[in-house]
Amino acid sequence: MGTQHAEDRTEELPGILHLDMDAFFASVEIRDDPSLQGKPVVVGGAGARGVVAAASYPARTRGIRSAMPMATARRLAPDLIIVPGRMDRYREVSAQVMALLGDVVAEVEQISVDEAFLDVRGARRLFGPPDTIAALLRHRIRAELGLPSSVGGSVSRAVAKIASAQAKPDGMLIIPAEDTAQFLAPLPVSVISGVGPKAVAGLERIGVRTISQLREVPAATVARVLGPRTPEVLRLADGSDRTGLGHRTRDKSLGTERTWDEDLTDPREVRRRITIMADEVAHQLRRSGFVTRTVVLKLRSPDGTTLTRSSTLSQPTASGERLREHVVALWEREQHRLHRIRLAGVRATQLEPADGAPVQQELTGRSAGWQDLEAAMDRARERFGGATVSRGSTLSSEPVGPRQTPPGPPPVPEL
DNA sequence: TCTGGGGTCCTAGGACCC
DNA sequence: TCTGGGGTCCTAGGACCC
Repeated sequence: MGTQHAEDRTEELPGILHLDMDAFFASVEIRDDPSLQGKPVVVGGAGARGVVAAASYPARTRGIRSAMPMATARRLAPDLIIVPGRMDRYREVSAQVMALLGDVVAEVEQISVDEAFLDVRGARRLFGPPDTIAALLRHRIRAELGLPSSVGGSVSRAVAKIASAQAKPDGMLIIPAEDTAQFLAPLPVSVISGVGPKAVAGLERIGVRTISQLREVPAATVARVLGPRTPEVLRLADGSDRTGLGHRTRDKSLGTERTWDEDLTDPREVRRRITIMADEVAHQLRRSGFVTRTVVLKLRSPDGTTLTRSSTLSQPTASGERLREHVVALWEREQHRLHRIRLAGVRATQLEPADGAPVQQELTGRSAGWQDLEAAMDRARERFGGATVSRGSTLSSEPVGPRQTPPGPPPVPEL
């Protein structure tokens, strides 16, 4: 039947697209300040321990890459323009990009702030074949948002992602089903998402550098390096992968961390900083409508040794006071292990929607006090920005403890 | 001037329950 | 007195992604 054959061909359309914004953070800064156009611009931390978060293409031609230490980038380009990141701004523009994609294609899966997968197989009658749709999306993003993007297309999401990387900058590359294996053959295994530095080194040890070489090695040998991911990676390598869009899972954790130009050596100062971070995380929780069950403290010493300690609460919470108590307790338990702190972080995991969570008794007894205080802090933060508001005790470098707890029952009864 | 900050997922051991 | 296996939760660490 003719119809049947047409449908078979439709299924082999390279209709999984991966759209990736080019040098996203840097491109947004350049669009917002056209005087930066054509210059080596990076977004990232300017401090001694800063790294590059995004590099404009003029910066890239000088050898500058993301994740590179800023000191190295400066050496490569003495005229480098360093712009501090504005995550709120990027999230705002990201939402505009995703809204535009959703306007054209029903099936969109956002996977990070600057990229998304699209399944355009069902949009053929309306908009034409995948390459036409890819061109339309890129054109609209350029015309309406003033930003460059690249698109890869394939019968599989993994290959589409590889294709978009090959298409950069400001290009597109659609791989027909029958060309997939040939397209992948010469590429280094590092193009595969999930194959990072450790896996690359392990594969090198068994004589594998390219995807075609990966195909020649017995699966059992590959498995000794890649473990349980092996079947998935081998399907990708031989071009037989057909994985399409996944479903968007809800947020699982949220947190903040900071590296200081100079190590912290005073335990009271560390305590003060993690107290501030606990409040920031609590604010993020409240703003995004989550409560947390487990709070994680992360500490890194100058030699890179990283330690994480977690504490699970008896009740989910979005209270800075709760988070702070747990995080400070973890710090006091572990502080003897680390005498110099390069990085500290606070993360909330095991998130639950605030509505569905068991309700904490908030308006009785002493707990009403900090609830009111934190609500007021939230309002002030919304008005004046995050940096201006913090607890009184966090503003000085005086020790915060012991906490001013009146005699009698504990501040918040555990229910 | 050598390495950030936001995350996800996986593994593995021990506790605990049935 | 000796004994198992499965399931789940908690904790810690690590690889990886953008």
